[in-house]
Amino acid sequence: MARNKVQKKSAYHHGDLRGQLISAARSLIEEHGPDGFSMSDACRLAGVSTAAPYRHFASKQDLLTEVAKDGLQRLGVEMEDNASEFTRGTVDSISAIGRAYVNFAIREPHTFRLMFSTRAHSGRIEELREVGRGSYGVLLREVARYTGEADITESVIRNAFPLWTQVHGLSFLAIDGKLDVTAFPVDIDESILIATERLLPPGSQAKA
Amino acid sequence: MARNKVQKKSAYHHGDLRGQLISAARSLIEEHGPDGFSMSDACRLAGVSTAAPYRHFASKQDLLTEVAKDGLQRLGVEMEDNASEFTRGTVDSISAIGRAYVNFAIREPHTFRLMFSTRAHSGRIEELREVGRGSYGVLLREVARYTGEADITESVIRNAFPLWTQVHGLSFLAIDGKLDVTAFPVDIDESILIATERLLPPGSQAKA
DNA sequence: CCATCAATGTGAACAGCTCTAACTATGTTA
DNA sequence: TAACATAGTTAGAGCTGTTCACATTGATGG
Repeated sequence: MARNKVQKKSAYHHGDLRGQLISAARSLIEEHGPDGFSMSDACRLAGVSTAAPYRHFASKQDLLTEVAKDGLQRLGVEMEDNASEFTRGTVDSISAIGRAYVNFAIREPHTFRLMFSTRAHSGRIEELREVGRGSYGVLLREVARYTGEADITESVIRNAFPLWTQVHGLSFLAIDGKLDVTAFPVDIDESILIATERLLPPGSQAKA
Repeated sequence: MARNKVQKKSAYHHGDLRGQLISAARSLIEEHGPDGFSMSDACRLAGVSTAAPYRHFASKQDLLTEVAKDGLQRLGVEMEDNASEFTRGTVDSISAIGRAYVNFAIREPHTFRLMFSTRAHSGRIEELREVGRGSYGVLLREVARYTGEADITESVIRNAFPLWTQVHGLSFLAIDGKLDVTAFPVDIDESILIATERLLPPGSQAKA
């Protein structure tokens, strides 16, 4: 009868149901996919009735949007962390960002898909875009360092976008099992490095 | 009472329920997204009871897999058609394939997503991969013409894969509304052309 | 210290979903 | 024409997300 979590004030009021539902959603989604995830499951996992979540989220979609936002934020942090392990503004630091991106997708494929499936978050897309822009900024700043520009100019964006496109595509192909459709499977890290070299304006520290 | 389709033999036996369900699914998916699509809706649209589809498809997923297979096949045809409008084995013909790819994604975003979301088709992935390989072959053969190789060698694949990755990523970014996250929106055709030039081994008709 | 109020839980119920079981109508073939 | 396979039906089980009225609690002001 008594709830066997950490000591509760009441066992009726839950403490942090909101946060607990988000993390329950996260793990359930990664286990069974976003379609295999049900509000009821999350409730069972959190030990509350199926009506409880609606004090914290307007709908199931609303909860999923929260999971997506959280994912975008964590992705940005990991990109920055990975880049910081190399000399800034180099092919190495830029492709490190790419590896962080693809690794995230492989580690949390369902969350990754959720982060970018705009349709699933109708009504809160702008909110999500804002978080996404924050993470994209990590790449933009790194490319600016590479080309030696102080601000995020149009040229920086034009140079960065193909890189994003490439790792984004690689991520989806990876999580959808398309890296070995031929007899010669793709090496992810090598693939990122080569593409970075080819897509970036030639010459280290070039002006574009 | 009488069904107001084309003349029926019986109005009980339906004629081509299987085909009609697939095309109903296609249009419903494109209208409301794959999650907004319900078996019941498809039945209403086809004018049969909700139990009828299960004579033709093992499950809802099974029907969706059929839609995905159909999509992959049509994509391949469109790639080939687009390429054939240019001198074969050139940057032009190769980027024409890329445009066909991205255009398909934009025209049928939900079907496109379905075609690649492996998880949704568990149990029939190999079947789907086979159709996908057929379409991928269009690109592989075109790259082989470009590099002047007679067969689909490892080098051909290594040259083609980054191109696939690029248009695949561009497709997803496009359908998820990410082409204008910055103040400088992306021009799709130009983006494909530039990426093709940079990712392909340098020099027309080079050997790799 | 108590009354009140907002916040956050509950249980019951609804409509809609996928899918199954048993039954029925039809087309084909011996 | 009898028998059989094919392809529909209705009824219903067991899910789901969501809402409703109600219950419990923590915090606040008298």
